[in-house]
Amino acid sequence: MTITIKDVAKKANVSIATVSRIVNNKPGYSKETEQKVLQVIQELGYHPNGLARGLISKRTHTIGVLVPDISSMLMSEFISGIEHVTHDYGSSVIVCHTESQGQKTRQYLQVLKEKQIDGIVFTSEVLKKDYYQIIKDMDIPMVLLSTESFDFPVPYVKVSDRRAAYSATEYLIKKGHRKIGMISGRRGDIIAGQPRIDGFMAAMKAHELSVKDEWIVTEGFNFEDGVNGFHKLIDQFPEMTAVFAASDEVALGILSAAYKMNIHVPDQLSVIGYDNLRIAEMSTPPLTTVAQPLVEMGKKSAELVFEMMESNRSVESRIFPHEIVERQSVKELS
Amino acid sequence: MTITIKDVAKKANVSIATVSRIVNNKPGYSKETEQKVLQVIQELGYHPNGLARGLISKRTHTIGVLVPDISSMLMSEFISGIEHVTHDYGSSVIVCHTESQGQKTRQYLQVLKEKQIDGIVFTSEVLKKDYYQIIKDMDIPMVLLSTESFDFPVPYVKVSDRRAAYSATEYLIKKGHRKIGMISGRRGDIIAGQPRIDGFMAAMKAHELSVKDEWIVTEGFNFEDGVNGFHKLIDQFPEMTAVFAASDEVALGILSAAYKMNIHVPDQLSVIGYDNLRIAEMSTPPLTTVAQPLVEMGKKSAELVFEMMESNRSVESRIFPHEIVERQSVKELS
DNA sequence: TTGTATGCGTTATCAA
DNA sequence: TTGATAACGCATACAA
Repeated sequence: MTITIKDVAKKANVSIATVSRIVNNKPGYSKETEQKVLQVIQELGYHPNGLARGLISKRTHTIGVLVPDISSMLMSEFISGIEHVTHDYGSSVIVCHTESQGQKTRQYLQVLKEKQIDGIVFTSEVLKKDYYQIIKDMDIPMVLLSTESFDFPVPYVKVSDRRAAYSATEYLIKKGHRKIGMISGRRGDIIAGQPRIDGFMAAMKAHELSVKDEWIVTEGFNFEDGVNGFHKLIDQFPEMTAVFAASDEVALGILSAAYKMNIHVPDQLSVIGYDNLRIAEMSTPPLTTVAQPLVEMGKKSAELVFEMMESNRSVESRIFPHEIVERQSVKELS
Repeated sequence: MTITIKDVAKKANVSIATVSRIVNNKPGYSKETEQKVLQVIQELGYHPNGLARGLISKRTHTIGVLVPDISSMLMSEFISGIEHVTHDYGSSVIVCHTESQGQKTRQYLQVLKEKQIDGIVFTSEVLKKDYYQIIKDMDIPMVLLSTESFDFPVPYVKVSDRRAAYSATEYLIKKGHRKIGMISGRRGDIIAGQPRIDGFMAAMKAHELSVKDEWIVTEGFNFEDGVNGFHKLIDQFPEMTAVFAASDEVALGILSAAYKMNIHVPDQLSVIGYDNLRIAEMSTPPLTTVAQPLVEMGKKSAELVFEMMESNRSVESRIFPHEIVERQSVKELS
């Protein structure tokens, strides 16, 4: 027997309207009745039913987060930021792991729609037309995190992958490296693949270094990709002195493979990562990497959602600054 | 303008009752009307409102998961399993990070109650009396994951921490080690602290090895605890040849600290971890560890919740088997 | 300051 | 096979 507003009203000898006002701090009651009602609420342990509330108010105090099932470590930092501010706003988040599958994404989108969520943050993946359409039809604020759309007017929060990659590469160059390899995401990936390759190429070119095709190997972003990629790379580009890994996981894969091949990092090979995940400081040697302010970005994405909700207007995108975090996987060449 | 069941009914020239029946596959309509209604639903892009549904059906198809903010890597594996089966059951999960604070936990519990969730999995923390009371009052199924209650009759899913620790220690002993240190959680922690210490002690004793107080250092479960703990341990127990770390993160901390001190693992020091997180295979050297089937445990915990929901009865607790995963951080002593 | 009554979008109970 | 209509638990416009 769940206890409702009626029970409170009856026991306090007032109408449900009055109880409602008190619960919601709407004006229209005396100090005495407030006392009494609050008292009864306490006694009965009454808690309003969010469903009934949401049905009327059109607000469920819930936002949805869509994440592809890549790099749970990356995602958990984003989500941590999102949850933090969402909680501060008195809302909850429902996280949906799409496994990068269109079918599952659409399915989740429908679920979120039925749950009448108030807003959505869409993470790390290309916003396809039908995704966009579905969300647009839901008529709720949406923001992109660690991705952007060139086709639709949706605000986003990210770093500049191109410039971050440029910085990482330039860092290596300034440390005296000339023969630099890269293990990157696929060129077809216009979010985290091609832009980082572009940044790498641009930095090399800016310093009048030419890069051959064999210097770049395109795999995915996880650990295994790092070890596989390194095997390929070292094979076709044995004289390299440094590698730029497109993710920290990949960098760890390189570290691991190099260790097994008795290649000492950083003495014989320097490696720089990308992301600055928690594991970057846990590796041996600790990983030098270009940091994205992951938690901050997560926070901002949620803040923008709430800002849009409250203002009913769109909002500016944000490009966060990146920075090089120096640890011990890169050595200066003399 | 959100479109409702009424719109469908009107356009299809039937009553909302009929539409409802068709949407829910309840008997009571002809093939023709079904065709027509389905057609209209398609055209209008109608999706039922979950709030209204839940209000009447008492089912929101949402379950809550409470996790303390320790070891996001551990949690993300648990959650991954939970989400998987929850999705299979056509439900969603709301994850609440309690930061191990009673206040926040209670607060989240109220939120979940207002959202009328169908069930709850409570993770990795002691189920305090008031938590239990709140959840009990919600009258929904609950299961404990990676924790258990000695005070309340709540089904749980976990491994035997004591026996797993016993196995890890015994593994070290069988590899020829006699002087074995341990970095553990606090003794006050009756879930993951004391039991693992007990297992360690028991294994030593069973092999007629006595352990001195200085052989055990009690810290937390994360990376920093590992490095700090190792410094203490090596200081007060320099002749040790192996360490049992109460978590993989701690083990990585040890690896890291040892590397900096030029202590070679496993040649000069063997280390075994606990959990078998993804990072266990990413470290250098790859970490030998006692594995908990984390994802499976997460799955099972959710399955039990749904089983309880459907059967309206309680359910048996499950102790999952653990196993030693041999990698390269332990060396056999000759 | 307070209460009555209506509606939010469904499902379920009846009667037709 | 169908359709009215009463709930579900609450917020709110309007009356008092």
